[in-house]
Amino acid sequence: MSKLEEIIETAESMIRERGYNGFSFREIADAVGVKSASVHYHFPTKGDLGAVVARAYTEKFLLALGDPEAVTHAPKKLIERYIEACRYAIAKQDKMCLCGMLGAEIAALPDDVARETRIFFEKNIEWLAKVYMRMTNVGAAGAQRRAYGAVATVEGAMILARTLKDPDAFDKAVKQIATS
Amino acid sequence: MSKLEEIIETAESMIRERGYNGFSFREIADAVGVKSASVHYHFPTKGDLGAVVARAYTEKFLLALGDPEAVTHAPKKLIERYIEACRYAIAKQDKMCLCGMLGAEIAALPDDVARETRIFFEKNIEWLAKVYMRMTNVGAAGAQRRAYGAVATVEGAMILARTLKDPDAFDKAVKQIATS
DNA sequence: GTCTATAATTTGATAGAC
DNA sequence: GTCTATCAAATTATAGAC
Repeated sequence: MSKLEEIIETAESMIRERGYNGFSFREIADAVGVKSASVHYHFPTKGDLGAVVARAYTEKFLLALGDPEAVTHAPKKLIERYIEACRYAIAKQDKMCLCGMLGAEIAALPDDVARETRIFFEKNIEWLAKVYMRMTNVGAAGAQRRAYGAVATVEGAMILARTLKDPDAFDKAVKQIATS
Repeated sequence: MSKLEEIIETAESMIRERGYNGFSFREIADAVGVKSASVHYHFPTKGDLGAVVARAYTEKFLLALGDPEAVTHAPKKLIERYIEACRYAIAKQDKMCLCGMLGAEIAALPDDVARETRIFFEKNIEWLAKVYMRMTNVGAAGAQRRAYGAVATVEGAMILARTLKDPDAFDKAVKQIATS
């Protein structure tokens, strides 16, 4: 893996652990085994790094979700897949969703990082709404409300699980969206 | 209002806006009209300030919720009251729940601040579980799951609304817990 | 692409006068 | 209880050598 890739991966990990204002270029550099000036070579400003990390995370996340309208997968299975992606982040990594963390800090972020964070949630809601459209008879507005509810519950459930130091809290919190 | 009270109030506002790592003693001092050394007189360390702010917020929040078992209030009304408290924070103040913000940053917090944050959620869940016990026939475990779900959804809904710059996103996200 | 060196600013925190 | 003055450390960022 190139130093560039290592920097992006390390930055993602640190933001998910302690937030955008909770890491520094020096920490990234130390973890990767370079000097902070080398990190600045790849990313002139902290905002540049944050924006690239957020965009890469969004792409990776959506790719893992797959096509919300794939006829080969039952909608209920897709919702479970969505939840499972976040359960893994909490139970195995004990880390927040990158954009859940950035979303909480949204008012403290450079514009380009905030923009990428917003795109993540827009695409998540779009994906979930398409799935809910296939499994409910509540219409487009109802499917969208469910999508908003699912994203919110999952992000909040991650906060709960980490704060209470209890991965089971995540499962309890998402139980409703998993079974409805 | 005393300078001490102003410091606590300003700190709460700044944490809810930009997070624990998003404010400094100097900013607090400037906003209140004193010097940073005076803030340190009241709160030797940043953690001391954060812990007091979190504890005061929890007390204030629970006081506003009232008795979850008061026979004079229908359980459904109490859930609405819970949601309304957070809707106000988002729609009128455009700020996160203090402990939702701190919960996201939990791994970056001093121990005493993290402890107060945890207590907030424990008490929220306890309050909600008592209310759900009155309105459902799902038993204690079911009521607790609903409590976890409600807290998570509300906190996540605040992140969504701020990130999307759309207060209506909050209402869409909490629709399910408001009507179930 | 990575390094050394450094600038300019901010941060959390303390000492001591009033 | 608030002030001035100050500290040591950390932060984002840049210049220029290799």
